[in-house]
Amino acid sequence: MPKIGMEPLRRKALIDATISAIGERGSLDVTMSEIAGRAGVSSALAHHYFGAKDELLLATMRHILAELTADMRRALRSASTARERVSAVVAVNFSDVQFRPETIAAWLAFYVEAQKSAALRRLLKVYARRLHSNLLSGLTGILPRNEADRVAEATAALIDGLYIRRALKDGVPNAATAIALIEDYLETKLSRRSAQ
Amino acid sequence: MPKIGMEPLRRKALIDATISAIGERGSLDVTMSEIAGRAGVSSALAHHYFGAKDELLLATMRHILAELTADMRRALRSASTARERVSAVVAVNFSDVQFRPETIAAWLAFYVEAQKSAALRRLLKVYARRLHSNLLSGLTGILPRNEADRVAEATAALIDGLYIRRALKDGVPNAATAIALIEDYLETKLSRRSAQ
DNA sequence: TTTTGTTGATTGATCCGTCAATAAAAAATA
DNA sequence: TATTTTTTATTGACGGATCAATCAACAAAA
Repeated sequence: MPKIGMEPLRRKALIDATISAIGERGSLDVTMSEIAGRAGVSSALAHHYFGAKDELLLATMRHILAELTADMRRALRSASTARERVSAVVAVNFSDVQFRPETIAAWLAFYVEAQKSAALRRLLKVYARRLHSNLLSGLTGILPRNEADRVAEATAALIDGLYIRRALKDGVPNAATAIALIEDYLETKLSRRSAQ
Repeated sequence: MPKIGMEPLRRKALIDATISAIGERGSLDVTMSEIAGRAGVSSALAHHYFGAKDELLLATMRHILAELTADMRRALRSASTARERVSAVVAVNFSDVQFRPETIAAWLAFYVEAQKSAALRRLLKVYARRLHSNLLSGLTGILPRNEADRVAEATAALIDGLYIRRALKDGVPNAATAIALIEDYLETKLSRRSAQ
């Protein structure tokens, strides 16, 4: 019984279903039928709206990225000092919305898939660059440029590393501990400089 | 034309072929025929020696892990002080043998697969624990126990994070830079404590 | 003649993507 | 207003491709 204006609702439902399916299976090896089933529609409809599976996956990654970007913008707006900006960027990556098992699993899976898909790789590179420049925007106010660059690189690596370890359910158990770890690193790096 | 004693040679060749195939494709989505072809045999032979595909993949991960463990032992043997032991553990992870594109891709792919395969997950957890205790064996000589634990956790996260970023071919470009980044972190962490 | 090495051919399952068909809403036309 | 037509929503069924795993068969060494 077709009601008009279904398209945006179905697209959203299918993308949500994709994330939860990936999260449960822990990889992109989910079938279109599985995803469609979770969204309460047939696989034919998923193809109708997204064309190929690749595009559904791409749209899903775009959605995750867009949410992260929005959260990041919000967090940066409410940070007044350079130091606060750095902490805000870190905190967003471990917020309740971002640091969920499904989202983490999706990130990891997409990282792997990016090695095959050029489109996905481009998306992830854009995110990486944005993360770096966001971190830098805070750090350059405190450290000399080339050292700020290093610290930004290390912080980004720490974030990714803590995501991976969380996916393995080994090592750092929760977001608070993860944040504390990175903040500890930043504190030693920044307080040291400011003390000299 | 069968010659005796082929089994160990074929096993080795198949495992090597698996690593190079995974490295090239960037994921575990490689067919048995592809792997067998690279090893110069038929896919039927691969099944003959390894049974199922899962077991070939598992054997491959075991092989990578065994090599890393051997390298680690060697490096630790030639380190005399606690501080040197820490650096040795870090260095091994970025040695020419370990920090190759194929090996990195394989690691990443296996991390993802571990979410599906319990056997693989067990393997990776063993590795994670060993890495942690190796780092700790050096750090406990310098830092109080609970802080040593934290630093070990952060170092492990940095290693994983730098692997991921290398896989994306973005960020840190080479092993030397990666090592410098981690050593810089360790130096600030350790020199600070020893100065107090 | 038994063991070891090896493969081509085949089977069975999975899964993506397409298509024809159906149904209801909306728009156009009479 | 009544009708036809078009657009939007939706699915079951199916074709075709891929691939893991098996098996029968063959060859050479022991």
